[in-house]
Amino acid sequence: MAKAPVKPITLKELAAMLELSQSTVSRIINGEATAHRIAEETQRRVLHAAALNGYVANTMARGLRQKRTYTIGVIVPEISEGYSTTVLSGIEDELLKDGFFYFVVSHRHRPDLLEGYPRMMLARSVEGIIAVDSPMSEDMPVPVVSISGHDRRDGVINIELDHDQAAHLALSHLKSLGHRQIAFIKGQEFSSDTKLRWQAIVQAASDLDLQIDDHLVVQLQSPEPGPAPGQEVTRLLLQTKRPFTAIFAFNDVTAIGAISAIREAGLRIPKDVSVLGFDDILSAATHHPPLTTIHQPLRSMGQVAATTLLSLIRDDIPHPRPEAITVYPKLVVRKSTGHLGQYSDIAPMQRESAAIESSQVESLGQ
Amino acid sequence: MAKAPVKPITLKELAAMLELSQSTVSRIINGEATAHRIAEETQRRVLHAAALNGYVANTMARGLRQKRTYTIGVIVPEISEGYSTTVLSGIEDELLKDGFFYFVVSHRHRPDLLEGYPRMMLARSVEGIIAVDSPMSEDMPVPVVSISGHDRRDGVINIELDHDQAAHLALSHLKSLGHRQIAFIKGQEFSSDTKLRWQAIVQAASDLDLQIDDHLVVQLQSPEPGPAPGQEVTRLLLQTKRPFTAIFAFNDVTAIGAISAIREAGLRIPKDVSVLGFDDILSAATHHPPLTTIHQPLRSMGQVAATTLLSLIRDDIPHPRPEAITVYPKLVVRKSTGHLGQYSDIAPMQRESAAIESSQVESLGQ
DNA sequence: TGTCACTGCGCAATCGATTGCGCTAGGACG
DNA sequence: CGTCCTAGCGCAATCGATTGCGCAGTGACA
Repeated sequence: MAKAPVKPITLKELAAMLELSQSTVSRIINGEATAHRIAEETQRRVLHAAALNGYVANTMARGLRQKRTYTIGVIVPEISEGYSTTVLSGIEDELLKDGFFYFVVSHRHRPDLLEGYPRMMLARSVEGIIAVDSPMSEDMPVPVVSISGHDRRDGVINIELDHDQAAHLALSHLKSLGHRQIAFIKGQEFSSDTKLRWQAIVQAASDLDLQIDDHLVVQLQSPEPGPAPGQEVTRLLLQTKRPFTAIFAFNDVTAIGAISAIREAGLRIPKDVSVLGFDDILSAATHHPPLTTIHQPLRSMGQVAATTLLSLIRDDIPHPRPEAITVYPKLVVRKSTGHLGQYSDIAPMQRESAAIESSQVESLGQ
Repeated sequence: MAKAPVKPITLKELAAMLELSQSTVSRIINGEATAHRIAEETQRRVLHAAALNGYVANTMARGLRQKRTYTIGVIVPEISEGYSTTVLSGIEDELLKDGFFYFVVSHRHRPDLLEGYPRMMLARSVEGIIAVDSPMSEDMPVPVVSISGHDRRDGVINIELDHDQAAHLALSHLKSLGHRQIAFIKGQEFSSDTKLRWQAIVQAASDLDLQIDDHLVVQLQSPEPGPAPGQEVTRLLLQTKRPFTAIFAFNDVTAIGAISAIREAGLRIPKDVSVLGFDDILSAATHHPPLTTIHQPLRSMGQVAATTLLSLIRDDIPHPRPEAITVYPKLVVRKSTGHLGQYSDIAPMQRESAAIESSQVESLGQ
């Protein structure tokens, strides 16, 4: 026997049965009673009746009037495993704590959606937007926090990783293992980190006296998510027969693809080729071999983004506002990188470094 | 030179610039033009201007009038795990096509949240709820579709996998490879598939003349996501020294944990022990070795859930309504299962001492 | 010229809550 | 007795879109 879904009572009805005006009832319900000098006794009556009738304000009517919805929009490239979802879980944490809900949309790099979704979210009166690795085409009428976005734009605060440090950690690690011929897989053109990261790598290489061989630099092409694009470009790289002893991938998923391609070619990880990933997604630790990678604090980036956005919405952040909030990477040494082995086609000056890889794998709770 | 913030244009404004009334514009936009005899020419003008100005109706205002929100709620256990996110992406696909948005909340198995979130969603006037692997405590005043939920309840439609077929596929596969001593890892108590799946396994084993050795059946305990719980119980299993040649894990993540534990013990996959997963999450294919698994069409389960819910909302589904919609599994053979080797049946015994060797435990830091 | 049938579109109420003002009655005060 | 203050509330506009009616103009026809 299904319970009859009760038609919610409206403010007007409630006011009528109390023989009060809607304004008064509304004020009491919203805790603005004292500011309006409503008698204690009246407040009690109203609150009691409201509870008794299970009165809950209609969210849309309220939202329409106040232009507040306690809702924000999150736009991501893909909802799949890895990057976005870890960030999402960080966002959720903070948002729900403050009674905010969020919409998620994924644009899959389609320009029409990149344009349309923000509009649709605005039509739903979101109070702010978090863009994860997604460019925002125009200025928005609400606060925007961008994760791994690098546009300097008014009203937008970027959450970004210290790419210089990341590049330094990565290349020092490879250098200390004796690697000199290092291949690089750059991110797709559309990925907002691609350019900055590459610049950081070039700089770090120069600082560390490492040469970058242009023939060993490839770029992800296919827009599809997953390891396939990484596998694809690594195959091409191997076909050039240009020797390399290590490869620094744009992210872990790409690294996984690269590992597949390298294995296809009959080479071993890390004996013949060391592979270094980026991000430290969950499966990086459980992959075989476990991926050495540059840990990006994705979850806390989501948390920071959320708290920052909430502050912006509350207008809690004094001007001038920061353009960016920097978070820091960590090197997580696992098993996909190793000392330069003797099987490499070219083993230049095999350094018997005493620096045995003794680093503990840090247990980095995401 | 900042472009003017894209403050959404309102119907009134649009009507003003067209020198038409709001009613007329509204009717044209909503495709009720012909029913109201609006001149073709006028329609063109309006539509053009609307597109040009990126007009999108304010959802709150429309919802208030029509008493609709075009919003549904999705409740999942965790957000950063292969299962839910794949389902989510399927849900998103269908929902956005129909102009619906969705809220996501994750309860992390906390009873208070399991109770509270649905309420909060209802307060926000969601028009329906999709529960992913999450029990719904009470009758809801809106349609509910439950993925991998198995409560028979009025107003709830379940999307469920054919577990009998899944169990059959799995056990036939293992049997055909020669396995007879098969270990099983059951899901956590709170997982809604656990019970049904196990019943199906028992039945299939019986049909296939396979014995289930109770000593080889373990159950996931720890509620945390990720492979750790699987690794944990597999270690315990190995410590019992009861020989087994194959292990059927509750899901892929668990299988990955199991593989780690098995490797710790010095055993090889699939040479010494075959491992069979479940779900076919993305990383199943890229794991090393690639996981043989029972593919669950997670994405399309999400899609089906969404379209079904939309139909329910539109009241498109005639009574009596189905209690469940069944989807079907597939066996995906990769590299983690293999023929029974000749040493296999005694293998787990041989290396008993190796299990103590904890030097590799670190590889599972996370 | 009056009537009628269309064509093409507008008026204004409505959804439910919020909110800037303002109003009234009663008592204090001089 | 007139003025002022204060406590306690109510009026009515507003948010943006939808929708039941209704109305003006035009040409045809008798």
